[in-house]
Amino acid sequence: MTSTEPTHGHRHGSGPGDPAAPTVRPTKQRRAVAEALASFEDFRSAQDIHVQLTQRGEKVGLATVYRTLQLLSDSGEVDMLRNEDGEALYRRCGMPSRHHHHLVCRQCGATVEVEGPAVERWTRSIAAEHGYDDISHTLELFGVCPRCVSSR
Amino acid sequence: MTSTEPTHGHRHGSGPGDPAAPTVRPTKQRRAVAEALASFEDFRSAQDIHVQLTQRGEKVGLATVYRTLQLLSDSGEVDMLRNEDGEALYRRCGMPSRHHHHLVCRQCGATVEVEGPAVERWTRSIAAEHGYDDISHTLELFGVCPRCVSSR
DNA sequence: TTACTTGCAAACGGTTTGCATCGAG
DNA sequence: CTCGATGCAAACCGTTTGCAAGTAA
Repeated sequence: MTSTEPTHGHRHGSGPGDPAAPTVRPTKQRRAVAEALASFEDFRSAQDIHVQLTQRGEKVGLATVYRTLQLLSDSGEVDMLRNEDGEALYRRCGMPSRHHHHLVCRQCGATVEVEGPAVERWTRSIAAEHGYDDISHTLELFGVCPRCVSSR
Repeated sequence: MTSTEPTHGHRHGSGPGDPAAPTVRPTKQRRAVAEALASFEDFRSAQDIHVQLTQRGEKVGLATVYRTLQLLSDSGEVDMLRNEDGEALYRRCGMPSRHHHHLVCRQCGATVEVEGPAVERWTRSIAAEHGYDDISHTLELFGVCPRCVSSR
């Protein structure tokens, strides 16, 4: 799978039964990134998170933030999507084990996780109809949330 | 609209009745880019197109290719989508006037344009349900096309 | 001590821009 | 003649990487 939707990779850091898996160490900076992530309700860029961390007084290198986000994203603990400019945005995942999509506010980023069984079915049938195999898909909704609508 | 789906902008270059619209000139290089685009069946990056142009002996600057693609994309004559790495990919649009999505082969790029009225409806209802306004969405399907499936 | 981690700065790769020159109308 | 278009090189910007120093286990 060439991953074209928010990350739900579901590999785990390292099962004890995993032969050649590097040990993932819970360091101070990884905890810091996770906390910063937890403090946000919406999708943020790696750089945003780095700024947040810096303001809190946590000294974490930007590269480490990138590396950690990648890690969390791969493990399915955070969702990643790309905005229209192609930048990666991250957000703690509300339903890590379930396939889902997002309804994101264009103005403030407020996000709702949504599921659409019908869409998933449609996806599969379209693919089958054209003989395509091994299907994955991107699906994100963008709009203006109630709060932002009322304040304009 | 913050555009989150293949471009269907439908502005026109410049209506004669348009007051402050710059004249869009049909130059040699713009024609060249359009032709290169026409020669492809699938989504290609700006750089790919530039290479193609160069190989054909057309001397067009990379910047011009980018500028032209942006132009064509804005006018709805070409579709643009981003691959998982966030790079922009372009393809001549088969149904410029209709809202649609794509089923793209991960291996060879072969693309089918598809419509999904049900999905569009679902999108709107989900948005309404959560009070979101002014909705747009991204939806692309990726898989392996019949030809590539059989040759592996 | 042995890996894995981090920070920093340099490298990257796609895309955009400033500016002098070119060319379509 | 004018104003948009082009080419080139430099600037941008998000992201990745090499490497020496730091730190869990």
